[in-house]
Amino acid sequence: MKKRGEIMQAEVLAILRRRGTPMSAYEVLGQLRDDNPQLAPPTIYRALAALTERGGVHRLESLNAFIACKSDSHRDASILSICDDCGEVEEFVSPDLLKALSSIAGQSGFAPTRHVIEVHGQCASCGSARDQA
Amino acid sequence: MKKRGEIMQAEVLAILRRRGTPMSAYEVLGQLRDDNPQLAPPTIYRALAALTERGGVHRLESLNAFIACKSDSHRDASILSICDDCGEVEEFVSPDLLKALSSIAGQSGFAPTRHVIEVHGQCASCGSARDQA
DNA sequence: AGTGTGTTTGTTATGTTATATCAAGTCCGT
DNA sequence: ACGGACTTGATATAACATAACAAACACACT
Repeated sequence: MKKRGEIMQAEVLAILRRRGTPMSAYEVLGQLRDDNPQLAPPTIYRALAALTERGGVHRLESLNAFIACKSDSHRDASILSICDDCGEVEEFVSPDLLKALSSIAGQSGFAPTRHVIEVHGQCASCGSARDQA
Repeated sequence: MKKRGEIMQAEVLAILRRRGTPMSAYEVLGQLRDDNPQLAPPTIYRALAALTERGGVHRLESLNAFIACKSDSHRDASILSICDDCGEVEEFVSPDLLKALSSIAGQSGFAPTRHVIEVHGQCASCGSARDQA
C-alpha cells in the first residue's frame, strides 16, 4: 500500500482544484465522506497542513478556508485578493513588496518567518456588475 | 442609564489594554464574567466588532484574536508583526506599502476594500534570547 | 402621559472550526 | 519475528462564532 497520507493529500488537492474557490476544511471533509463516510476532521486537517506546507494549497486566514494554489510553482508567500461577492481568489507574487514588508516589520529587530497578505474587495466582474445596478 | 453597549465596549477595551498581547474573545469573556457571570458570547463579539470598526481594536486574523490598538489615532489598515514566541504585537502604518499592495491586486481590476497584513516571526528580544541558546 | 415603531441589548441555542489524545497500523533495522 | 519510531485513524472535546428570538429602551407622534 502506498503511503495513505499522500493519497489523502492528492484527493484533497483534487477536490480543491475542482472547486476553484475557497472551501472550508469541513466542506472538503463532506466531499470525501461521499466515498469514505468514517473520515474524521484530523485526517483532513493533516492533509491540509501538509499541502499548505508544500505550497500546493493556500490557507486563507481571514476566511478560515483553503484554496488550491493556481500559479503552481512558487512557494513564496502569496498576495491573495479575495472577492467578497463571488469568492474568487487571485494570487500574486511580489518579491519587492515582500521585501518592503519585511523591512518595515524589521525596523525594530523583528525577524519575519511568514507573511499573511490578504486583500478583500470586489473582483473586476462583480465590480462592473454592481456599476450597472 | 448610559448606553449599555458603550459601557461594554469600554470595559472590553480596558481589558485588552491591560493585557497588551492578543486575547481571544473567550478570554475577554472570562474576565468580564468575574463581575458579570451571565454574560454571553454575542455580547463580547458585538463589543469587539464595534471596537474593530472604530479602530480601537485590531483583529488578528491569523490568530483569531484581538488586541488593543496602541498607536491610537490611525484608522488605516495596519501592518501587524506578531512574535510567535512571546505573543508581542507591533503595529506599523505605511501608506506606500498599502498603495503598492492595492496596485498589485488592482492589476486585474480588483477593487480593494480591506487589507489584512500580518507578519509572523520573532521579535527582537526573543530573537536575541535564542541566539544565546 | 400613552402608544406605536424601530433599534439596541440580552439570552438561548446551535453552528462551525480545530486539536488533544490515545489506539491501531506500518516501516524498518536487527 | 521482534522492538522501537513514526504515521494514520478514531473518539472525544475544545475553541471560535453567529442565528434567532425575546426583552428593554428610545423616540416621535398624538
